[in-house]
Amino acid sequence: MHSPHHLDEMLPRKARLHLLVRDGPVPAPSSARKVQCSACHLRRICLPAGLSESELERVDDRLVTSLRKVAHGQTLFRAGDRFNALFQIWTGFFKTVIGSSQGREQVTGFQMAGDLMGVDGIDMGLHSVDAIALEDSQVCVIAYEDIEALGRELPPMQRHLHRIMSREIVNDHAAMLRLGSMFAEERVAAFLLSLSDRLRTRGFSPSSLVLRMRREEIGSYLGLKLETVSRTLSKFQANGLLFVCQRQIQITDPAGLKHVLDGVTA
Amino acid sequence: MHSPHHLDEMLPRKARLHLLVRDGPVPAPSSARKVQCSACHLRRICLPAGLSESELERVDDRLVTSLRKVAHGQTLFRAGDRFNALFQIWTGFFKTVIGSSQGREQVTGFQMAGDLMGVDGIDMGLHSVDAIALEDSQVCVIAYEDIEALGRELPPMQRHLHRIMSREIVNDHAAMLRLGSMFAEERVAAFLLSLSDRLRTRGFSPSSLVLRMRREEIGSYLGLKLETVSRTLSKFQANGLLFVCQRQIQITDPAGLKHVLDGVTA
DNA sequence: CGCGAACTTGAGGCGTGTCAACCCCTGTGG
DNA sequence: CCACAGGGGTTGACACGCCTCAAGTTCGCG
Repeated sequence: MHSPHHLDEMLPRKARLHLLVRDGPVPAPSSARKVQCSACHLRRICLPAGLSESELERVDDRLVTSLRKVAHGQTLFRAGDRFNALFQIWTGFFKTVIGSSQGREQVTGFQMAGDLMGVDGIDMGLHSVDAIALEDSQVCVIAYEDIEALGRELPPMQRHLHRIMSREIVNDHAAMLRLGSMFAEERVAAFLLSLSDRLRTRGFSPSSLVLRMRREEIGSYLGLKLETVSRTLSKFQANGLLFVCQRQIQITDPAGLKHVLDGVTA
Repeated sequence: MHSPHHLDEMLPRKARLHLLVRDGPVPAPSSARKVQCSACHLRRICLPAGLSESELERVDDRLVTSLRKVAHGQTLFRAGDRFNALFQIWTGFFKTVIGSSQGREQVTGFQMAGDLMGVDGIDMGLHSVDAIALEDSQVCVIAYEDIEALGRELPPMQRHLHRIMSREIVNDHAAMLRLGSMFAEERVAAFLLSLSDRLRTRGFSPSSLVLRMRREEIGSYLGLKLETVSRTLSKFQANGLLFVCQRQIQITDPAGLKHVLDGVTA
């Protein structure tokens, strides 16, 4: 039924921990005391295209004031915390969670390098979700006032922030479609394809994914129980769509995964 | 079990069609050829607080270029349409729908007077949802370039737009919590309370609501089938929480409705 | 080496979907 | 003025997808 090629790639696991590590040397913003967005490997994601030299200088001067490390399992901010800065992920991986006070939890999203976190706090001046690091991470701290001011001075920056927030809204609508109108298999397929897409955008392999989150967190995000997520992944493997080895997933038949979604997307 | 007071208010139905109509005369922006945001009854919702006289003039001069009527059942824009303007509802009621191409539909939100629509299109330059009028409506058309320019000139306007988009993100997260972590009764209760809240914010009665959407549309928004929505409303009525009369709902026990949510919210 | 967390897999139960009948209200045309 | 058609809503019986509960496995870590 399924073709076992690439199966060798799945073992041994420890040897593949570097799968998602960048392949070139990384300019270290912390080394120079002042953060240099213009030299950052993520500038194509974090900054709008087509900024002039002088504009880039202004960004370097005023945008990122500091770098903050967040250890695996620690929170960057909690629901209810006072809002005054946005956070752009430099390295690492986060989840955002709502309603964690005591009852049920709902994961509202997973964020990776280049993603912006914290815009949920702009409206009320208070954060509305917990942001929790799923691995040791580093984030660029951007004072909200600074990005406001920069947006007024540089129209491309203004447009860029609008686009980021717009994209988050569109993503949330896609999440609502998953949660409201799809079967378990469709939700998991959509989740994997979305993750694969985001990895490709960042220059990583779209077929080799290392999940940074547990089954329970995937389930919360998709409105399923962890057992259902596990069963669904097993079924996909049985159908030859992918190989599962703990948190590493090798997509062998992306077209087949998309086919699971037929009838929903269009 | 339930107390039948206010039952008389439910009949006859035709006599109550004016329930949600404003109680004062409405300044008509279309009468003066130029739209006057500064005189609009919705200015406390559409505009940031604390604008000076001269700033208000600038808003009047440059923000709203035209008014557009959308008949009941017609679309304001469709997914895939080119984006170039935002729409602020002046009168009426809309739903936004994703994935309507042919398969399943997911309602992503309901919008009423004062709500801004169309920000989903900023990112890709294309709208990602259909916006459909649930009753005869009128919307203020705001060219995106104009609101960008105004944001650069007037920091409160810039902040205002950011807050609106942030609020939409927070709302979407609440929707994800409903869809991913709640039982049918909890979803319906949360929906009614949210609607009640938005009506109060606009100065309407929070206990007398006239639903502008069908059961099927409520169900889509909540990830339920119309029969489940209907059954749940009937059960709430049997439990004395509210009275249902077609699309009119009288909330008689808001605390009881909130109690349905206990264990989820906190 | 042994413990615990994360994951997998199976069996059975429950909440919601499915299907269908019926009612109400509205609009239309004879 | 009434007959009729059609859309929206309600309610019931049954089916099914996912949840619940539980046992067993693998992996990581002290």
